[in-house]
Amino acid sequence: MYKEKEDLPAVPKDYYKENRKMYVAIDCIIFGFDSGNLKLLLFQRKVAPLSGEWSLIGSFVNLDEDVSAAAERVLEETTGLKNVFMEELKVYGAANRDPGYRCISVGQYALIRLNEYDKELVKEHGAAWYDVNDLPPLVLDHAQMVKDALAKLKQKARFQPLGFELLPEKFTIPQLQSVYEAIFQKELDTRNFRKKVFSHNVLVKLDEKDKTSSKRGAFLYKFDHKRYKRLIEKGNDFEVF
Amino acid sequence: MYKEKEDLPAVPKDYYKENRKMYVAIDCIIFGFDSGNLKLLLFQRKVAPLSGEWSLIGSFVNLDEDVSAAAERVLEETTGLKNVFMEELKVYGAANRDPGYRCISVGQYALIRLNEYDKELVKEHGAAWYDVNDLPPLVLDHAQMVKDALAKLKQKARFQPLGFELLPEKFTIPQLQSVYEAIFQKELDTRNFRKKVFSHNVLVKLDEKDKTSSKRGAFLYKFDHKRYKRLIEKGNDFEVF
DNA sequence: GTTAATAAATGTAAATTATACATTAATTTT
DNA sequence: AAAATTAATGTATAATTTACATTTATTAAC
Repeated sequence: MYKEKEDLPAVPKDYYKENRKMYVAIDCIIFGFDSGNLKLLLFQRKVAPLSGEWSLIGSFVNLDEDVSAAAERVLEETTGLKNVFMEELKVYGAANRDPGYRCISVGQYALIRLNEYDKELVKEHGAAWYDVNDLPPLVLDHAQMVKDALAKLKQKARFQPLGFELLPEKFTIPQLQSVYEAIFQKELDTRNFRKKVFSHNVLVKLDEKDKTSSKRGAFLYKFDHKRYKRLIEKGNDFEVF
Repeated sequence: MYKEKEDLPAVPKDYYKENRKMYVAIDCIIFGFDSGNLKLLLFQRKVAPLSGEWSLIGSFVNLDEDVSAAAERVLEETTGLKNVFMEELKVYGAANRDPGYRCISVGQYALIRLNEYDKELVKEHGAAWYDVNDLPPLVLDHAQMVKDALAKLKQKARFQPLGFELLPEKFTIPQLQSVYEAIFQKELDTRNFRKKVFSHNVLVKLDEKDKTSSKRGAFLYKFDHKRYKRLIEKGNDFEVF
């Protein structure tokens, strides 16, 4: 596309003059799920500015770094996790959102399995899990980010199998229902829920039971990613419940 | 939140050193609809770099400007239109997406009514409408942006009344169906389509007919925004067809 | 002014999907 | 052996979606 040297776009000299800079950051809205509730990973600042205040975990985007890579870096640094579900939420780009300097932030929300993250790392970073229904005050526009992320999760989870990202690889149907009840914020009918989730034929029943929450025990299942992929390639809607 | 001066976030000195800068731009994916087809407003560069190449219409975001305001500014500058449907698509943040300098771009897609925009302005800016199914090669990652915007439009139009944004305030049902056929890329059944759109009770039938496309003429309708708002406030799903 | 042409407007029956709802089964603890 | 506990299952009704063909209003042509 750029054949000649003069074809290279010139640095736009009119913009951001006199050493004034535009900063680009990412903030991670990291969700987990435990005992019936959605959890959020927050981080308590240990040093000024804003020492002691709770915040999402974020970072500036390096000049040689993809925006999505910055989010992945932060997620790995604080939880030890790679290759988890993470997606852009939206851009927080109000000129005055950060009173210190001009900084836009790209909100990125992630869904992780609470049985998989590195607890030591989280502790080292001064991070902690909070129930999404019982959050402390957050700095800047972070409370808005959380609110937006919850709304997006609720929306997207209807047609994409996001609930599974919040459970261990092996899970029971009652656990799965519980995740969706937390996401959609309403109770679901057991029989109709099972009918719906089985109807897509993407769950593999294992020969093991989980007995942690009942005497009888509930069978464990796995999500079959290949079968799911085939389904949507055929153009099928995947309405979770 | 910031009670003391030392509470103000420090400019992050470690980032973007030595006068290296991060640029933030927006690019507008502006859709229109005419004679059965979705159209896209493109702009042909008149000067180097990239003279003669087709591009989306964009701009850098000013340091004192909201990201969304930059998009609204560009839209108004090129079409004369304010207060049209415009929404963030996604961030294009690959480190190497622009070979000249580090620049992330926020894609913003807009839906406009082709009977309302300022034709002189568009001409002045060297912009022109293209059928989305017959686009010229575009600079940088702009073709990807268009692809993403079309996919998002297809998705969102299922549950949000976006089709109406592409038609004049007064429109006929055959026109409306034609918009949705263009967005969803498939033919719809006339009787079922009418049943569905009338079922929500958000169309107001007028006493006028549009006779441009048939001898008999088709009745004109208006979209009733208030009734629509009341509907969704009651928590109703609004599946268009 | 009758006829032909054209797109607009309309209804119904069958199939599918969603909803509401209560009992039995497996296992452990006492 | 009985009690307690959660897991697992089916069916009938309502609502929605789908497939499909004819009539209506108007203008243009003869």
